[in-house]
Amino acid sequence: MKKIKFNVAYTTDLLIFGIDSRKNANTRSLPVKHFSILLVKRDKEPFVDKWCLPGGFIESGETSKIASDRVLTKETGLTNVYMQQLSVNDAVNRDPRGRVISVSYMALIDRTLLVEKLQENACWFDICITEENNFYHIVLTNGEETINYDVKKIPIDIKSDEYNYEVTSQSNLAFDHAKLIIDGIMELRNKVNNTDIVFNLMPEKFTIGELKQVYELLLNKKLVNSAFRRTIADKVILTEEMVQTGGHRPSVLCQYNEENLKNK
Amino acid sequence: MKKIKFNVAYTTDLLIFGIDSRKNANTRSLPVKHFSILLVKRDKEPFVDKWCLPGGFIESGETSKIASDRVLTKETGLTNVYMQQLSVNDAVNRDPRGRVISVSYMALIDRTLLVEKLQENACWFDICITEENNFYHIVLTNGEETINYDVKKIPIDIKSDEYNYEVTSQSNLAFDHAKLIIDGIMELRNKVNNTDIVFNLMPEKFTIGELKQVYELLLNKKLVNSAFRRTIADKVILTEEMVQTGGHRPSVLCQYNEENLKNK
DNA sequence: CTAATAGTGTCTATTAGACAGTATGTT
DNA sequence: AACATACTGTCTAATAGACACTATTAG
Repeated sequence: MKKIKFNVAYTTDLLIFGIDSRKNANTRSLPVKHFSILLVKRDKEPFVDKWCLPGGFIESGETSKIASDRVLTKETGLTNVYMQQLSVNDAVNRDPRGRVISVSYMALIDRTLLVEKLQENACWFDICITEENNFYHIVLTNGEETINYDVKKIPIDIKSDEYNYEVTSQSNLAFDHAKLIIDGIMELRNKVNNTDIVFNLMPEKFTIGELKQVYELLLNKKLVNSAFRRTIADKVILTEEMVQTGGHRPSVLCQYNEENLKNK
Repeated sequence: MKKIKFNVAYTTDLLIFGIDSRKNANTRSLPVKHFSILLVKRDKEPFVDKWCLPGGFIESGETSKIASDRVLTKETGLTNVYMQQLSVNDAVNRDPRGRVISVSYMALIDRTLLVEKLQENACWFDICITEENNFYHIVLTNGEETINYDVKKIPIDIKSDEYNYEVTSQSNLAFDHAKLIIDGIMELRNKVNNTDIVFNLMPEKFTIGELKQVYELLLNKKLVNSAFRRTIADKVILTEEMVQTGGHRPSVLCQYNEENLKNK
Protein backbone atom coordinates (compact mmCIF):
# COMPACT_ATOMS: atom_id res chain seq x y z
CA MET A 1 0.00 0.00 0.00
CA LYS A 2 1.01 3.53 -0.78
CA LYS A 3 2.41 4.99 2.42
CA ILE A 4 2.29 8.58 3.45
CA LYS A 5 4.91 10.58 1.63
CA PHE A 6 5.47 13.35 4.16
CA ASN A 7 5.91 13.68 7.88
CA VAL A 8 2.65 14.55 9.48
CA ALA A 9 1.34 14.91 13.00
CA TYR A 10 -2.28 13.95 13.70
CA THR A 11 -3.79 15.86 16.58
CA THR A 12 -7.03 16.87 18.23
CA ASP A 13 -8.18 20.29 19.45
CA LEU A 14 -11.00 20.51 21.96
CA LEU A 15 -13.54 23.27 22.38
CA ILE A 16 -14.75 22.57 25.90
CA PHE A 17 -17.70 24.88 26.51
CA GLY A 18 -19.17 25.23 29.98
CA ILE A 19 -21.88 27.05 31.87
CA ASP A 20 -21.77 28.10 35.50
CA SER A 21 -23.77 30.36 37.82
CA ARG A 22 -22.42 33.24 39.87
CA LYS A 23 -24.14 35.06 42.68
CA ASN A 24 -25.28 38.59 42.00
CA ALA A 25 -24.58 41.60 44.20
CA ASN A 26 -28.33 42.07 44.37
CA THR A 27 -29.46 39.34 46.78
CA ARG A 28 -32.95 39.31 45.35
CA SER A 29 -32.03 38.56 41.76
CA LEU A 30 -31.09 35.27 40.14
CA PRO A 31 -27.47 34.14 40.00
CA VAL A 32 -26.05 35.05 36.60
CA LYS A 33 -25.09 32.34 34.09
CA HIS A 34 -21.75 32.53 32.34
CA PHE A 35 -20.68 30.87 29.11
CA SER A 36 -17.04 29.92 29.00
CA ILE A 37 -14.34 27.93 27.26
CA LEU A 38 -11.39 26.05 28.72
CA LEU A 39 -8.00 27.25 27.48
CA VAL A 40 -4.45 26.17 28.26
CA LYS A 41 -1.38 28.36 28.45
CA ARG A 42 1.44 27.06 26.27
CA ASP A 43 4.71 26.45 28.09
CA LYS A 44 6.91 25.92 25.07
CA GLU A 45 7.60 27.19 21.58
CA PRO A 46 6.02 27.90 19.27
CA PHE A 47 3.55 30.39 20.70
CA VAL A 48 5.05 30.09 24.19
CA ASP A 49 2.89 31.89 26.80
CA LYS A 50 -0.01 32.18 24.37
CA TRP A 51 -3.32 30.51 25.12
CA CYS A 52 -4.56 27.55 23.10
CA LEU A 53 -7.22 24.87 23.02
CA PRO A 54 -6.60 21.70 25.00
CA GLY A 55 -5.64 18.84 22.74
CA GLY A 56 -2.88 16.50 21.86
CA PHE A 57 -1.46 13.86 19.63
CA ILE A 58 -3.60 10.98 18.47
CA GLU A 59 -1.92 7.66 19.17
CA SER A 60 -1.70 4.83 16.65
CA GLY A 61 -4.46 2.71 18.18
CA GLU A 62 -6.81 5.64 18.70
CA THR A 63 -9.42 7.45 16.69
CA SER A 64 -9.64 11.22 17.00
CA LYS A 65 -12.83 10.76 19.04
CA ILE A 66 -11.15 8.43 21.54
CA ALA A 67 -8.17 10.74 21.85
CA SER A 68 -10.54 13.66 22.44
CA ASP A 69 -12.39 11.76 25.16
CA ARG A 70 -9.03 11.00 26.77
CA VAL A 71 -8.00 14.67 26.69
CA LEU A 72 -11.39 15.77 28.02
CA THR A 73 -11.14 13.38 30.95
CA LYS A 74 -7.60 14.50 31.69
CA GLU A 75 -8.65 18.16 31.70
CA THR A 76 -11.98 17.89 33.51
CA GLY A 77 -12.15 14.48 35.19
CA LEU A 78 -15.46 13.91 33.42
CA THR A 79 -16.61 11.05 31.20
CA ASN A 80 -19.79 10.50 29.22
CA VAL A 81 -19.93 14.07 27.99
CA TYR A 82 -21.61 15.43 24.87
CA MET A 83 -18.92 15.65 22.21
CA GLN A 84 -19.27 16.35 18.52
CA GLN A 85 -16.78 16.49 15.69
CA LEU A 86 -16.48 19.96 14.18
CA SER A 87 -13.89 20.01 11.42
CA VAL A 88 -10.51 19.06 10.09
CA ASN A 89 -7.98 21.82 9.98
CA ASP A 90 -5.09 21.05 7.74
CA ALA A 91 -3.74 24.28 6.29
CA VAL A 92 -0.18 23.53 5.27
CA ASN A 93 1.41 26.21 7.43
CA ARG A 94 -0.87 26.21 10.44
CA ASP A 95 1.99 24.98 12.63
CA PRO A 96 5.47 26.45 12.06
CA ARG A 97 7.09 23.15 13.01
CA GLY A 98 5.66 21.15 10.12
CA ARG A 99 2.52 19.59 8.77
CA VAL A 100 -0.08 19.13 11.46
CA ILE A 101 -3.55 17.79 10.72
CA SER A 102 -5.96 18.55 13.49
CA VAL A 103 -9.53 17.45 14.12
CA SER A 104 -11.56 19.76 16.32
CA TYR A 105 -14.32 18.58 18.65
CA MET A 106 -16.85 20.48 20.71
CA ALA A 107 -17.71 19.25 24.22
CA LEU A 108 -20.50 20.67 26.38
CA ILE A 109 -20.39 20.50 30.15
CA ASP A 110 -22.21 21.74 33.18
CA ARG A 111 -19.38 23.29 35.20
CA THR A 112 -21.07 22.51 38.49
CA LEU A 113 -20.16 18.87 37.85
CA LEU A 114 -16.46 19.69 38.03
CA VAL A 115 -14.98 18.52 41.30
CA GLU A 116 -11.29 18.09 40.51
CA LYS A 117 -8.93 21.00 40.29
CA LEU A 118 -8.03 22.03 36.74
CA GLN A 119 -4.70 21.04 35.26
CA GLU A 120 -1.92 23.50 35.81
CA ASN A 121 -1.95 26.11 33.03
CA ALA A 122 -5.62 25.45 32.31
CA CYS A 123 -8.21 28.14 32.89
CA TRP A 124 -11.83 28.99 32.08
CA PHE A 125 -12.41 32.09 29.98
CA ASP A 126 -15.81 33.76 29.87
CA ILE A 127 -17.02 34.33 26.33
CA CYS A 128 -18.60 37.61 25.27
CA ILE A 129 -19.50 38.34 21.68
CA THR A 130 -20.82 41.60 20.33
CA GLU A 131 -22.14 42.00 16.81
CA GLU A 132 -22.22 45.04 14.60
CA ASN A 133 -23.06 44.99 10.91
CA ASN A 134 -21.10 42.03 9.64
CA PHE A 135 -18.42 42.12 12.29
CA TYR A 136 -18.14 40.26 15.55
CA HIS A 137 -15.95 41.26 18.45
CA ILE A 138 -14.96 38.35 20.67
CA VAL A 139 -13.74 38.91 24.21
CA LEU A 140 -12.45 36.05 26.35
CA THR A 141 -11.60 36.82 29.93
CA ASN A 142 -10.51 34.81 32.95
CA GLY A 143 -10.67 37.71 35.40
CA GLU A 144 -6.98 38.53 35.07
CA GLU A 145 -6.20 38.25 31.41
CA THR A 146 -8.26 39.27 28.40
CA ILE A 147 -8.03 37.87 24.91
CA ASN A 148 -9.92 39.68 22.18
CA TYR A 149 -10.18 39.66 18.43
CA ASP A 150 -12.41 40.62 15.53
CA VAL A 151 -14.16 38.45 13.02
CA LYS A 152 -15.75 39.32 9.71
CA LYS A 153 -18.81 37.48 8.45
CA ILE A 154 -18.39 36.74 4.75
CA PRO A 155 -20.98 35.11 2.48
CA ILE A 156 -19.60 31.98 0.87
CA ASP A 157 -18.99 32.56 -2.81
CA ILE A 158 -21.32 29.87 -4.11
CA LYS A 159 -25.12 29.94 -4.25
CA SER A 160 -26.16 29.74 -0.64
CA ASP A 161 -27.01 31.83 2.37
CA GLU A 162 -24.13 30.40 4.42
CA TYR A 163 -21.19 32.36 5.80
CA ASN A 164 -17.50 32.04 6.54
CA TYR A 165 -15.97 33.68 9.59
CA GLU A 166 -12.61 35.30 8.99
CA VAL A 167 -10.42 36.45 11.86
CA THR A 168 -9.31 40.00 11.01
CA SER A 169 -7.10 40.95 13.96
CA GLN A 170 -4.32 39.51 16.06
CA SER A 171 -5.06 37.91 19.39
CA ASN A 172 -3.27 36.16 22.16
CA LEU A 173 -4.28 32.75 20.85
CA ALA A 174 -1.87 30.19 19.41
CA PHE A 175 -2.07 28.64 15.94
CA ASP A 176 -5.41 29.03 14.15
CA HIS A 177 -7.34 28.62 17.38
CA ALA A 178 -9.07 32.02 17.17
CA LYS A 179 -10.72 30.74 13.97
CA LEU A 180 -11.56 27.36 15.52
CA ILE A 181 -13.24 29.07 18.47
CA ILE A 182 -15.47 31.35 16.41
CA ASP A 183 -16.39 28.48 14.09
CA GLY A 184 -17.26 26.36 17.11
CA ILE A 185 -19.39 29.06 18.70
CA MET A 186 -21.32 29.56 15.47
CA GLU A 187 -21.91 25.84 15.15
CA LEU A 188 -23.06 25.78 18.78
CA ARG A 189 -25.52 28.63 18.15
CA ASN A 190 -26.82 26.84 15.13
CA LYS A 191 -27.35 23.65 17.10
CA VAL A 192 -28.98 25.49 19.98
CA ASN A 193 -31.63 26.63 17.52
CA ASN A 194 -32.16 23.24 15.94
CA THR A 195 -31.51 20.60 18.58
CA ASP A 196 -31.75 19.94 22.31
CA ILE A 197 -28.01 19.99 23.04
CA VAL A 198 -28.41 22.85 25.52
CA PHE A 199 -29.52 20.32 28.11
CA ASN A 200 -25.97 19.00 28.21
CA LEU A 201 -24.98 22.35 29.67
CA MET A 202 -27.62 22.14 32.42
CA PRO A 203 -27.59 20.30 35.74
CA GLU A 204 -29.77 17.20 36.06
CA LYS A 205 -32.49 19.40 37.57
CA PHE A 206 -33.00 23.04 36.76
CA THR A 207 -35.67 25.72 36.66
CA ILE A 208 -37.24 27.04 33.47
CA GLY A 209 -35.82 30.45 34.35
CA GLU A 210 -32.29 29.02 34.41
CA LEU A 211 -32.87 27.27 31.11
CA LYS A 212 -34.05 30.53 29.60
CA GLN A 213 -30.93 32.28 30.92
CA VAL A 214 -28.74 29.74 29.13
CA TYR A 215 -30.64 30.02 25.84
CA GLU A 216 -30.41 33.80 26.01
CA LEU A 217 -26.71 33.66 26.81
CA LEU A 218 -25.87 31.35 23.92
CA LEU A 219 -28.10 33.03 21.35
CA ASN A 220 -27.15 36.49 22.55
CA LYS A 221 -30.72 37.76 22.61
CA LYS A 222 -33.65 38.21 24.95
CA LEU A 223 -36.46 35.69 24.64
CA VAL A 224 -40.14 36.27 25.35
CA ASN A 225 -41.17 34.48 28.51
CA SER A 226 -44.49 32.99 27.48
CA ALA A 227 -43.29 31.95 24.04
CA PHE A 228 -40.22 30.33 25.57
CA ARG A 229 -42.30 28.31 28.01
CA ARG A 230 -44.53 27.15 25.19
CA THR A 231 -41.69 25.98 22.97
CA ILE A 232 -39.76 24.08 25.63
CA ALA A 233 -42.87 22.61 27.29
CA ASP A 234 -42.48 19.25 25.52
CA LYS A 235 -38.76 19.06 26.14
CA VAL A 236 -38.95 19.05 29.94
CA ILE A 237 -40.69 17.09 32.67
CA LEU A 238 -41.77 18.99 35.75
CA THR A 239 -40.72 17.38 39.03
CA GLU A 240 -42.44 17.67 42.41
CA GLU A 241 -39.52 19.63 43.82
CA MET A 242 -39.33 23.38 44.26
CA VAL A 243 -36.30 25.62 44.70
CA GLN A 244 -35.78 29.03 46.12
CA THR A 245 -33.47 30.93 43.79
CA GLY A 246 -33.66 34.41 45.33
CA GLY A 247 -35.97 36.91 46.89
CA HIS A 248 -39.01 35.95 44.90
CA ARG A 249 -41.50 33.20 44.19
CA PRO A 250 -39.96 29.70 44.26
CA SER A 251 -39.75 27.70 41.06
CA VAL A 252 -40.41 24.08 40.13
CA LEU A 253 -37.42 22.00 39.14
CA CYS A 254 -37.57 20.20 35.84
CA GLN A 255 -35.57 17.64 33.92
CA TYR A 256 -34.86 16.95 30.26
CA ASN A 257 -37.62 14.82 28.80
CA GLU A 258 -35.81 11.91 27.17
CA GLU A 259 -39.13 10.68 25.78
CA ASN A 260 -39.38 13.84 23.74
CA LEU A 261 -37.37 12.48 20.85
CA LYS A 262 -39.42 9.32 20.57
CA ASN A 263 -42.43 11.38 19.51
CA LYS A 264 -40.71 12.86 16.47
CA MET B 1 8.82 18.38 17.10
CA LYS B 2 7.18 15.12 17.91
CA LYS B 3 6.71 13.28 14.63
CA ILE B 4 4.00 10.86 13.83
CA LYS B 5 4.66 7.49 15.37
CA PHE B 6 2.76 5.28 12.94
CA ASN B 7 2.38 4.92 9.21
CA VAL B 8 -0.70 6.69 8.08
CA ALA B 9 -2.31 7.57 4.79
CA TYR B 10 -4.26 10.82 4.49
CA THR B 11 -7.03 10.68 1.93
CA THR B 12 -10.23 12.32 0.76
CA ASP B 13 -13.57 10.76 -0.13
CA LEU B 14 -16.04 12.72 -2.23
CA LEU B 15 -19.80 12.56 -2.18
CA ILE B 16 -20.62 14.11 -5.54
CA PHE B 17 -24.38 14.56 -5.66
CA GLY B 18 -26.11 15.53 -8.88
CA ILE B 19 -29.53 16.22 -10.32
CA ASP B 20 -30.65 15.60 -13.87
CA SER B 21 -33.93 15.51 -15.79
CA ARG B 22 -35.26 12.60 -17.83
CA LYS B 23 -38.15 12.65 -20.28
CA ASN B 24 -41.28 10.89 -19.25
CA ALA B 25 -43.20 8.33 -21.33
CA ASN B 26 -46.16 10.67 -21.03
CA THR B 27 -45.29 13.46 -23.42
CA ARG B 28 -47.55 15.90 -21.65
CA SER B 29 -45.97 15.66 -18.23
CA LEU B 30 -42.79 17.26 -16.91
CA PRO B 31 -39.45 15.50 -17.29
CA VAL B 32 -38.67 13.70 -14.04
CA LYS B 33 -35.76 14.83 -11.83
CA HIS B 34 -33.34 12.25 -10.50
CA PHE B 35 -31.01 12.53 -7.53
CA SER B 36 -27.76 10.64 -7.95
CA ILE B 37 -24.26 10.07 -6.67
CA LEU B 38 -21.07 9.42 -8.59
CA LEU B 39 -19.37 6.12 -7.74
CA VAL B 40 -16.23 4.44 -9.02
CA LYS B 41 -15.63 0.73 -9.50
CA ARG B 42 -12.46 -0.44 -7.77
CA ASP B 43 -9.98 -2.20 -10.03
CA LYS B 44 -7.68 -3.53 -7.33
CA GLU B 45 -7.62 -5.08 -3.89
CA PRO B 46 -8.93 -4.60 -1.35
CA PHE B 47 -12.60 -4.58 -2.34
CA VAL B 48 -11.78 -5.23 -5.99
CA ASP B 49 -14.89 -4.84 -8.22
CA LYS B 50 -16.83 -3.14 -5.42
CA TRP B 51 -18.08 0.40 -5.83
CA CYS B 52 -16.60 3.27 -3.81
CA LEU B 53 -16.57 7.04 -3.55
CA PRO B 54 -14.17 8.95 -5.75
CA GLY B 55 -11.20 10.21 -3.78
CA GLY B 56 -7.52 9.87 -3.39
CA PHE B 57 -4.39 10.63 -1.50
CA ILE B 58 -3.72 14.11 -0.24
CA GLU B 59 -0.30 15.33 -1.30
CA SER B 60 2.18 17.05 1.01
CA GLY B 61 1.53 20.56 -0.27
CA GLU B 62 -2.24 20.17 -0.32
CA THR B 63 -5.08 20.61 2.10
CA SER B 64 -7.94 18.11 2.02
CA LYS B 65 -10.09 20.79 0.36
CA ILE B 66 -7.61 21.39 -2.43
CA ALA B 67 -7.19 17.66 -3.00
CA SER B 68 -10.98 17.30 -3.12
CA ASP B 69 -11.27 20.09 -5.68
CA ARG B 70 -8.60 18.36 -7.74
CA VAL B 71 -10.45 15.03 -7.60
CA LEU B 72 -13.76 16.69 -8.43
CA THR B 73 -12.29 18.38 -11.50
CA LYS B 74 -10.69 15.13 -12.62
CA GLU B 75 -14.00 13.27 -12.31
CA THR B 76 -16.38 15.89 -13.68
CA GLY B 77 -14.32 18.51 -15.52
CA LEU B 78 -16.03 21.16 -13.37
CA THR B 79 -14.53 23.86 -11.18
CA ASN B 80 -16.12 26.38 -8.83
CA VAL B 81 -18.56 23.89 -7.41
CA TYR B 82 -20.30 23.94 -4.03
CA MET B 83 -18.21 21.76 -1.73
CA GLN B 84 -18.48 21.32 2.00
CA GLN B 85 -16.45 19.31 4.50
CA LEU B 86 -18.49 16.58 6.13
CA SER B 87 -16.36 14.57 8.55
CA VAL B 88 -13.15 12.80 9.38
CA ASN B 89 -13.30 9.06 9.31
CA ASP B 90 -10.44 7.43 11.11
CA ALA B 91 -11.59 4.11 12.55
CA VAL B 92 -8.43 2.09 13.08
CA ASN B 93 -9.48 -0.82 10.86
CA ARG B 94 -11.47 0.95 8.18
CA ASP B 95 -8.88 -0.07 5.59
CA PRO B 96 -7.39 -3.59 5.78
CA ARG B 97 -4.05 -2.34 4.44
CA GLY B 98 -3.29 -0.06 7.40
CA ARG B 99 -4.23 3.18 9.05
CA VAL B 100 -6.08 5.48 6.68
CA ILE B 101 -7.46 8.82 7.79
CA SER B 102 -10.05 10.13 5.41
CA VAL B 103 -11.85 13.46 5.18
CA SER B 104 -15.18 13.36 3.38
CA TYR B 105 -16.58 16.25 1.37
CA MET B 106 -19.95 16.78 -0.26
CA ALA B 107 -20.14 18.45 -3.68
CA LEU B 108 -23.37 19.51 -5.39
CA ILE B 109 -23.68 19.75 -9.15
CA ASP B 110 -26.22 20.29 -11.85
CA ARG B 111 -25.57 17.32 -14.13
CA THR B 112 -26.64 19.25 -17.20
CA LEU B 113 -23.35 21.15 -16.87
CA LEU B 114 -21.36 17.99 -17.49
CA VAL B 115 -19.93 17.97 -20.98
CA GLU B 116 -16.94 15.65 -20.68
CA LYS B 117 -17.29 11.90 -20.63
CA LEU B 118 -16.93 10.36 -17.18
CA GLN B 119 -13.70 8.65 -16.19
CA GLU B 120 -13.52 4.97 -16.97
CA ASN B 121 -15.04 3.00 -14.08
CA ALA B 122 -17.06 5.99 -12.91
CA CYS B 123 -20.83 5.93 -13.02
CA TRP B 124 -23.85 7.81 -11.71
CA PHE B 125 -26.18 5.89 -9.39
CA ASP B 126 -29.72 7.10 -8.77
CA ILE B 127 -30.51 7.33 -5.08
CA CYS B 128 -33.77 6.08 -3.67
CA ILE B 129 -34.46 6.00 0.05
CA THR B 130 -37.51 4.53 1.73
CA GLU B 131 -38.25 4.99 5.40
CA GLU B 132 -40.17 2.79 7.78
CA ASN B 133 -40.24 3.19 11.54
CA ASN B 134 -36.61 3.85 12.38
CA PHE B 135 -35.15 2.05 9.41
CA TYR B 136 -34.07 3.36 6.04
CA HIS B 137 -33.61 1.26 2.96
CA ILE B 138 -31.16 2.75 0.47
CA VAL B 139 -31.15 1.70 -3.16
CA LEU B 140 -28.52 2.93 -5.59
CA THR B 141 -28.92 1.99 -9.21
CA ASN B 142 -27.14 2.79 -12.44
CA GLY B 143 -29.58 0.98 -14.71
CA GLU B 144 -27.55 -2.20 -14.82
CA GLU B 145 -26.33 -2.75 -11.28
CA THR B 146 -28.12 -2.20 -8.00
CA ILE B 147 -26.52 -1.55 -4.64
CA ASN B 148 -28.76 -1.65 -1.61
CA TYR B 149 -28.45 -1.67 2.14
CA ASP B 150 -30.31 -0.93 5.37
CA VAL B 151 -29.67 1.71 7.96
CA LYS B 152 -30.98 2.04 11.49
CA LYS B 153 -31.68 5.43 13.02
CA ILE B 154 -30.38 5.46 16.60
CA PRO B 155 -30.76 8.32 19.10
CA ILE B 156 -27.39 9.49 20.35
CA ASP B 157 -26.88 8.45 23.94
CA ILE B 158 -26.46 11.93 25.37
CA LYS B 159 -29.15 14.53 26.01
CA SER B 160 -30.20 15.61 22.55
CA ASP B 161 -32.66 14.87 19.79
CA GLU B 162 -29.91 13.98 17.32
CA TYR B 163 -29.40 10.61 15.68
CA ASN B 164 -26.69 8.27 14.47
CA TYR B 165 -27.17 6.19 11.35
CA GLU B 166 -25.87 2.64 11.59
CA VAL B 167 -25.51 0.44 8.53
CA THR B 168 -27.11 -2.90 9.41
CA SER B 169 -26.61 -4.95 6.26
CA GLN B 170 -23.90 -5.79 3.75
CA SER B 171 -23.73 -3.94 0.48
CA ASN B 172 -21.60 -3.82 -2.60
CA LEU B 173 -19.76 -0.75 -1.36
CA ALA B 174 -16.09 -0.69 -0.37
CA PHE B 175 -14.71 0.35 3.01
CA ASP B 176 -17.10 2.34 5.24
CA HIS B 177 -18.58 4.14 2.25
CA ALA B 178 -22.13 2.94 2.88
CA LYS B 179 -21.98 4.84 6.17
CA LEU B 180 -20.41 7.92 4.57
CA ILE B 181 -23.17 8.02 1.95
CA ILE B 182 -26.07 7.85 4.40
CA ASP B 183 -24.40 10.43 6.67
CA GLY B 184 -23.92 12.70 3.67
CA ILE B 185 -27.51 12.35 2.52
CA MET B 186 -28.79 13.19 6.01
CA GLU B 187 -26.56 16.24 6.17
CA LEU B 188 -27.80 17.27 2.74
CA ARG B 189 -31.44 16.93 3.83
CA ASN B 190 -30.70 18.96 6.89
CA LYS B 191 -29.09 21.72 4.83
CA VAL B 192 -31.90 21.68 2.28
CA ASN B 193 -34.25 22.60 5.12
CA ASN B 194 -32.04 25.32 6.57
CA THR B 195 -30.06 26.86 3.74
CA ASP B 196 -30.24 27.71 0.04
CA ILE B 197 -27.75 25.09 -1.16
CA VAL B 198 -30.36 23.47 -3.41
CA PHE B 199 -29.71 26.18 -5.97
CA ASN B 200 -26.30 24.63 -6.59
CA LEU B 201 -28.13 21.63 -7.99
CA MET B 202 -30.20 23.76 -10.38
CA PRO B 203 -29.32 25.23 -13.78
CA GLU B 204 -28.74 28.99 -13.98
CA LYS B 205 -32.39 29.41 -15.01
CA PHE B 206 -35.19 27.11 -13.96
CA THR B 207 -38.92 27.07 -13.37
CA ILE B 208 -40.53 27.04 -9.95
CA GLY B 209 -42.02 23.67 -10.84
CA GLU B 210 -38.56 22.24 -11.40
CA LEU B 211 -37.31 23.71 -8.14
CA LYS B 212 -40.23 22.13 -6.33
CA GLN B 213 -39.44 18.78 -7.94
CA VAL B 214 -35.88 18.96 -6.58
CA TYR B 215 -36.99 19.92 -3.07
CA GLU B 216 -39.50 17.07 -3.07
CA LEU B 217 -36.90 14.63 -4.34
CA LEU B 218 -34.32 15.53 -1.71
CA LEU B 219 -36.73 15.76 1.20
CA ASN B 220 -38.64 12.69 0.07
CA LYS B 221 -42.06 14.27 0.55
CA LYS B 222 -44.73 16.13 -1.38
CA LEU B 223 -44.89 19.88 -0.85
CA VAL B 224 -47.96 22.07 -1.05
CA ASN B 225 -47.87 24.22 -4.15
CA SER B 226 -49.04 27.56 -2.79
CA ALA B 227 -47.01 27.29 0.41
CA PHE B 228 -43.89 26.38 -1.57
CA ARG B 229 -44.27 29.39 -3.84
CA ARG B 230 -44.66 31.65 -0.81
CA THR B 231 -41.57 30.38 0.97
CA ILE B 232 -39.22 30.53 -2.01
CA ALA B 233 -40.60 33.83 -3.33
CA ASP B 234 -37.74 35.87 -1.80
CA LYS B 235 -35.07 33.44 -2.91
CA VAL B 236 -35.70 33.79 -6.63
CA ILE B 237 -35.91 36.53 -9.24
CA LEU B 238 -38.39 36.09 -12.05
CA THR B 239 -36.96 36.69 -15.51
CA GLU B 240 -38.81 37.85 -18.61
CA GLU B 241 -38.29 34.48 -20.28
CA MET B 242 -40.83 31.68 -20.55
CA VAL B 243 -40.32 27.99 -21.26
CA GLN B 244 -42.52 25.26 -22.53
CA THR B 245 -41.96 22.16 -20.42
CA GLY B 246 -44.68 19.88 -21.78
CA GLY B 247 -48.27 19.75 -22.89
CA HIS B 248 -49.48 22.51 -20.58
CA ARG B 249 -49.22 26.18 -19.70
CA PRO B 250 -45.68 27.60 -20.12
CA SER B 251 -43.72 28.72 -17.09
CA VAL B 252 -41.57 31.72 -16.24
CA LEU B 253 -37.88 31.07 -15.79
CA CYS B 254 -36.30 32.31 -12.60
CA GLN B 255 -32.84 32.64 -11.10
CA TYR B 256 -31.39 32.44 -7.61
CA ASN B 257 -31.66 35.80 -5.91
CA GLU B 258 -28.14 36.53 -4.68
CA GLU B 259 -29.44 39.65 -2.95
CA ASN B 260 -31.56 37.46 -0.74
CA LEU B 261 -28.81 36.87 1.81
CA LYS B 262 -28.02 40.56 2.18
CA ASN B 263 -31.45 41.10 3.71
CA LYS B 264 -30.89 38.68 6.56
C1' DC C 1 -44.40 47.66 51.10
C1' DT C 2 -41.01 46.72 47.22
C1' DA C 3 -38.12 44.25 44.12
C1' DA C 4 -37.62 40.29 41.59
C1' DT C 5 -38.81 36.23 39.43
C1' DA C 6 -42.58 32.39 38.53
C1' DG C 7 -46.26 31.24 36.02
C1' DT C 8 -50.85 31.92 33.26
C1' DG C 9 -53.84 33.91 29.92
C1' DT C 10 -55.11 36.39 25.97
C1' DC C 11 -54.87 39.21 21.91
C1' DT C 12 -52.55 39.81 17.62
C1' DA C 13 -49.37 38.94 13.83
C1' DT C 14 -47.07 35.80 11.05
C1' DT C 15 -46.56 31.49 8.77
C1' DA C 16 -48.02 26.98 7.02
C1' DG C 17 -51.49 23.73 5.07
C1' DA C 18 -55.56 22.69 2.29
C1' DC C 19 -57.71 23.34 -1.65
C1' DA C 20 -60.57 25.57 -5.06
C1' DG C 21 -60.45 28.01 -9.21
C1' DT C 22 -58.54 30.11 -13.39
C1' DA C 23 -54.96 30.16 -17.22
C1' DT C 24 -52.70 28.14 -21.10
C1' DG C 25 -50.32 25.14 -23.53
C1' DT C 26 -50.03 20.00 -26.21
C1' DT C 27 -52.10 15.90 -27.90
C1' DA D 1 -62.15 17.99 -25.45
C1' DA D 2 -58.84 16.01 -22.17
C1' DC D 3 -54.74 16.34 -19.75
C1' DA D 4 -51.07 18.40 -17.34
C1' DT D 5 -48.93 21.94 -15.23
C1' DA D 6 -48.76 27.26 -14.00
C1' DC D 7 -50.31 30.45 -11.03
C1' DT D 8 -53.54 33.02 -7.77
C1' DG D 9 -56.61 33.51 -4.00
C1' DT D 10 -58.75 32.38 0.20
C1' DC D 11 -60.05 29.94 4.32
C1' DT D 12 -58.24 27.70 8.30
C1' DA D 13 -54.77 25.87 11.54
C1' DA D 14 -50.67 26.33 13.96
C1' DT D 15 -47.01 29.06 15.83
C1' DA D 16 -44.67 33.19 17.57
C1' DG D 17 -44.56 37.82 19.75
C1' DA D 18 -46.38 41.29 22.94
C1' DC D 19 -47.86 42.11 27.16
C1' DA D 20 -50.94 42.24 31.03
C1' DC D 21 -52.06 40.02 35.23
C1' DT D 22 -51.61 37.06 39.36
C1' DA D 23 -48.50 34.46 42.73
C1' DT D 24 -44.90 34.18 46.02
C1' DT D 25 -40.89 34.97 48.30
C1' DA D 26 -36.83 37.93 50.87
C1' DG D 27 -35.66 41.97 52.74
